[in-house]
Amino acid sequence: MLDIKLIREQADFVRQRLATRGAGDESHIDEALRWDEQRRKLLGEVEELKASRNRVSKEIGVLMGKKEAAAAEAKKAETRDIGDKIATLDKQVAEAEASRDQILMRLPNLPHASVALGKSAEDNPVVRVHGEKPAHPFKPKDHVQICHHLKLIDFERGAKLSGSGFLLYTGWGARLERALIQFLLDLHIHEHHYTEVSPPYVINRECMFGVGQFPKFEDQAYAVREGNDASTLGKFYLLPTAEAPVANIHRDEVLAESQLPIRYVAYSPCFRAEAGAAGLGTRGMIRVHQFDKVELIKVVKPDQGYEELEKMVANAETVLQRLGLHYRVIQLCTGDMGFASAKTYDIEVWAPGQGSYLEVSSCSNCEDFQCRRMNLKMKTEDGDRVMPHLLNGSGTALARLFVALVETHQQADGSVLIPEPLRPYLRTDRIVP
RNA sequence: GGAGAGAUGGCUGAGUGGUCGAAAGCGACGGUUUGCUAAACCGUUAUACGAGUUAAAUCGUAUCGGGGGUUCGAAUCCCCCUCUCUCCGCCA
Repeated sequence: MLDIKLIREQADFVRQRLATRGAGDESHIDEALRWDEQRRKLLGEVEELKASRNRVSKEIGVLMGKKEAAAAEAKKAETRDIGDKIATLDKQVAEAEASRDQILMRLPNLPHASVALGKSAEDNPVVRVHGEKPAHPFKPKDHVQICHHLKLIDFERGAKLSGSGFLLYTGWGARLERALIQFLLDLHIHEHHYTEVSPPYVINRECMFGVGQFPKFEDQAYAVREGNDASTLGKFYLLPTAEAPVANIHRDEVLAESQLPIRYVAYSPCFRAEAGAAGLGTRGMIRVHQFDKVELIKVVKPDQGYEELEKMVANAETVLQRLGLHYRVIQLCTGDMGFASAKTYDIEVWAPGQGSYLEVSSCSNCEDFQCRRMNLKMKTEDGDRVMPHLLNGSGTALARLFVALVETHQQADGSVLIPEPLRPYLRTDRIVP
């Protein structure tokens, strides 16, 4: 959520920054300001009334103490109808505030000044490229073929157990997935100094609001119901990313400056309804309803947000480097960034069988946008309360990493060579039919 | 699922209708004392919103788990919800 004070004081600046996203959000600023002004006007009125009521009530208390009942009754009559006026105004204040906040909740974050201007993914600048596309001395198969051949994933039975877009990992496939999770966690824990957390996978609405998933993207979530109790629908959701619970760990808290930076790493499956993407449009495991991910979250002092973002991207890149994969880092332009983000880097790994790059990580600094939504603050050494920066990044998503891995390291004989760092976890250097 | 207990400031804990935003203790911070440390003593010690100011000061309102109600007035009375704890049942 944007700071209403910033909007009040620098409306033009906010409008201009929002406009760079190209979604027309800046058009809602005036309405938000109108409700805000309305709220403050009514608030002034009602507070004045409350002050007078408090004054008289105190006088009544004094009179009662002096046993002057008649005088007290007279005072009571005097204030009796103030209560009704207060109730009416209170309601109007609440309505104005709700109207204002409803708009604010749907406004995306302001892009950071360093973000490239652009309309769509085509305008995203490539920041750097690591390695080169592997030159297979044969026509590389795509991961669906490889998975069939090596019996890594049973797509048909996965769909039978759940539905289209759900996977059944089998044999070496299941083991490879688990090995990757373990490898990623160990890397970030031991080499990058993140603290591991394992969050609930069923989370409440507040988490979804806090990170900005709700109210705008409510249709993308899997809602959970308790048994047959329809009234529980809307309380709990399957997490779309571990960012939702983990970023909310310190919701409604005031952190001491000395506690920062906080770095969390969490493995979790991620559930995405992908409503509107009928049939998901993609073959295999590139776009699915459930996938595994290792997520990185940081809470840092505001002046360290961008420095920490660069480090986070580097942490995610290390994953791909260790696994011997070719990738590129792109920066999302203003028109392509996510709702809560002020600056985002995507990491795209090369998948030879697809002949394209796949997004396996998205690292963002959301600045104080989410902190304001979830009321997360920090107390500086001087005793001031300020909003920290909240960062999230994939470190990395698993399904697509799996794709890139088997497609990159496939051999002419149909086997898949396992990169060195994974071998201890997998207890083999090669997956053969 | 059944029965019961509880939720007050950074912490412990008093407060059952009226100067209570809230005693006391602890902690923290500032000061006095001291060669230093400790102790002792004095003082300060919540947040949000709004008004105000260049910035402060200052003023107002709200906040005692959350929401609603009764009342001139609610931490205190009533209702609903959430969470925590104890016991029983069930269960990975």
